[in-house]
Amino acid sequence: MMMMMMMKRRRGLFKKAEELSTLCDAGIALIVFSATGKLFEYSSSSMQKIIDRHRLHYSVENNDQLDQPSLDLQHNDVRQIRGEELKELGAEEQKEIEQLVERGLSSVIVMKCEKIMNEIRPLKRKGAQLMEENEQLRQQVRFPFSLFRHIVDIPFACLHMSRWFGNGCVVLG
Amino acid sequence: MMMMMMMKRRRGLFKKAEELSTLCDAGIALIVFSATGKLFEYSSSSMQKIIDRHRLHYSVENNDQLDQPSLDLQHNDVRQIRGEELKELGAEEQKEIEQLVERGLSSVIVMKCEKIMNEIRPLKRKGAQLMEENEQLRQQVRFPFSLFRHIVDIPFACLHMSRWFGNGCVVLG
DNA sequence: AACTATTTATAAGA
DNA sequence: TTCTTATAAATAGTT
Repeated sequence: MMMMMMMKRRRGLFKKAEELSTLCDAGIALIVFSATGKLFEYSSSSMQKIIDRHRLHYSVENNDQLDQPSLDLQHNDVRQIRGEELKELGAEEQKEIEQLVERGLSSVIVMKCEKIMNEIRPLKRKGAQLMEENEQLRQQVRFPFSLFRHIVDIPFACLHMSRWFGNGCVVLG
Repeated sequence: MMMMMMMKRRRGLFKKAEELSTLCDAGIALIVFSATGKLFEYSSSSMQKIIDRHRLHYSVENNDQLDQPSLDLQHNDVRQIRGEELKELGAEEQKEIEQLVERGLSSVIVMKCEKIMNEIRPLKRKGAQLMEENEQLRQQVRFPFSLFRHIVDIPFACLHMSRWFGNGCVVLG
């Protein structure tokens, strides 16, 4: 009974998907796992193409932290796009971009812009922060006492201390 | 006209998908790209989960290795940012895209990605450099003598010096 | 699978 | 756009 209903509705859904794809020239991917784990799928072109295209839309990451390897992942992402997308998705992407460019913005490129902004802004912020911190540390290091850090000759060091702080400190051989 | 029909049918399709998922406890992923490249999607749980499950299905069949786990992307964040940033970048981006389109569409995405990487990589390198430098400076500051930098009581300071370096240095009242 | 009573979807028009 | 409405399609229940 349940089986029957599932089947009818599933067939209906797939039919609707196909109709939409045909009538409206839409790119469609439909994946259905039944409650029993059986897989049914439909895609207007190739499933992988559509999934890749979908992923392309969302290949945006948050990179608030500098020391996470997210950028490397992205680089791999880029390589993957270059390898696969251009050969297989090429025509479809091309078509999409053509159409979107006509209208104004390519959402694909738009996504890439977001990616740029999302990555570069925190990187720059972090960089500025680090440089400031760095300068402060340098000033601390430049402070006279910090000169002692390499001095092994203690009497020499104390001699210098006495120079800076008066005669409260003297050297004994 | 076409727009209207597309919208109605799309809504119908998504509704049917949702119904099937609810009524039959099915796992469903539905991705629709309109002819103009706009993305619509529905998934009963998480899109990525279902796509992963779909891939798993074929990986198991083909006895393939399960390579890289797919990225967990934050769609909502993307959508939120989208409105803000791109209206500013839009015109410039568009111009650039148009130029790229003239040269050959197939490389638009790759070029875009390469550009991103070219901008981000040096920023990240610089950041790493700064962090390393920073850490070295910190260590210099942490070096025992640096403790003296706030010490006004010179005898006390010299007492400590004698502790660290033996009795070569003593305190005179 | 095929039939049928209902519900639902949807295209066209207001 | 949104709201009707007539028609077509989907589907649950049944055989």
